[in-house]
Amino acid sequence: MLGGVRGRRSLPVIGQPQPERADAARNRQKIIEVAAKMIAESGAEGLSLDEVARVAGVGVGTVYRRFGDRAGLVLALIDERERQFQSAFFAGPPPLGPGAPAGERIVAFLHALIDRIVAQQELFLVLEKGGKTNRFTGPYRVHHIHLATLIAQACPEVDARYLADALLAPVNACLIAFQREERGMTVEEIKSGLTALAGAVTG
Amino acid sequence: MLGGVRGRRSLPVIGQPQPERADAARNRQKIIEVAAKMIAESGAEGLSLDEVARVAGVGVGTVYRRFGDRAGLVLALIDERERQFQSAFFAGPPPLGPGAPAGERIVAFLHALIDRIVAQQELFLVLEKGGKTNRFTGPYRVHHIHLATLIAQACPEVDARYLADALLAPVNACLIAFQREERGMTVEEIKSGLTALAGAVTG
DNA sequence: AGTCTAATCGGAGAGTTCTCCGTTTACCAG
DNA sequence: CTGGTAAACGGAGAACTCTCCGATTAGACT
Repeated sequence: MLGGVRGRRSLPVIGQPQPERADAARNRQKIIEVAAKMIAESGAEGLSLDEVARVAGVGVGTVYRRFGDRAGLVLALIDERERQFQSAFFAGPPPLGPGAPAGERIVAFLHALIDRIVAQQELFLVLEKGGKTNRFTGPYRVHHIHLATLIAQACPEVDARYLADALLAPVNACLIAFQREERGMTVEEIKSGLTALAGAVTG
Repeated sequence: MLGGVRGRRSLPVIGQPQPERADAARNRQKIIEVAAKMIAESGAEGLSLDEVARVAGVGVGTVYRRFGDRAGLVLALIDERERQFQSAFFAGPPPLGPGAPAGERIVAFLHALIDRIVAQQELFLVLEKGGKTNRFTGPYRVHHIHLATLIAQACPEVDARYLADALLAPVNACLIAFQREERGMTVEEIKSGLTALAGAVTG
């Protein structure tokens, strides 16, 4: 089929994917709404994609084509709040946004991330156990780049890329849930432990 | 049923559970062998407990009663090597075992842990995605206590318990797989990054 | 050996996840 | 409006995980 016309008849613009078809967009929206409502009512743990599909009035296939799997759907839900969060640390007021010294921004960022995870713990738990959709997709990459940049500013001689991974690693829903539920730690204790670690790193 | 005789007729010794019944022990052994062989042949990813049961010649119920779920079975496989590992850092030669300064033991321990995870990556990946059996059970607790003890020795004024979690967090199969496969990092790079972090912590 | 009891067994079955592919639909060009 | 095409739909079905509970059996005691 070399040279054959592929896709729409109008010239395909490289790197700019076609807009979603109207029915597809409608269905995606509906699925997200239904999933959000079902989770709000009965938790993310036992969320059945089968049921989401039924309630949303689409076939199961549609849900899977759109989101890949449970984790993918959950990631889409998380993404909604993620955008606000990203604009807060890219362009919001200090110490989270630009304007404060890098060291303070690092701490503010990590604290905000912890709050975010605590607030949507169930969602993040599902994401982390995800099947094909792994947790290092999407938001993680952005967090990593942001944090690595700040670390490099605060402390140029270290391996900022690795340290960013290492500081993000303890900020995961699974560990935080364990620390709070089994170890009886409070969110404040977790934050202050992480602050100490960040302080040691940036020197 | 208060005061009624429960279990075997001989006095039950508190805290010392009855030995496993012979058939139960035989089945457990057989299941573990079969699972190990199947994983060696075709990877841990697509391991089906249904098939394990069939090949081992037991019912599915038996597998689940014994190991709880996929992650539980995998944990049992991991446990076999775990014992050697534990005796190495509890009683083996330095720097992993006792005799070296705490700071060096910490680094040796973390490196050994990384090697261990790299060697059994697939198994650990399954464990971390586990259903009910979570990864902070069993071995994790031992590692945590050991590391926290060393940290407290090296550096008494810090929150050793939290820092132990934080140093163990980047040593997980999921992250390491990502770093190696997607980021192209080598095991050596990961180790040296972690060494730097441990150094910063223990001052 | 015979009895008894609790632990163990095992497989049917309910509930999910995810795939495959024939059918339908949106939307562009003419 | 009509026709054509790629994308989207949807549900049957394959495969898996895990539960439940009546049947079976190991092992202690007599």
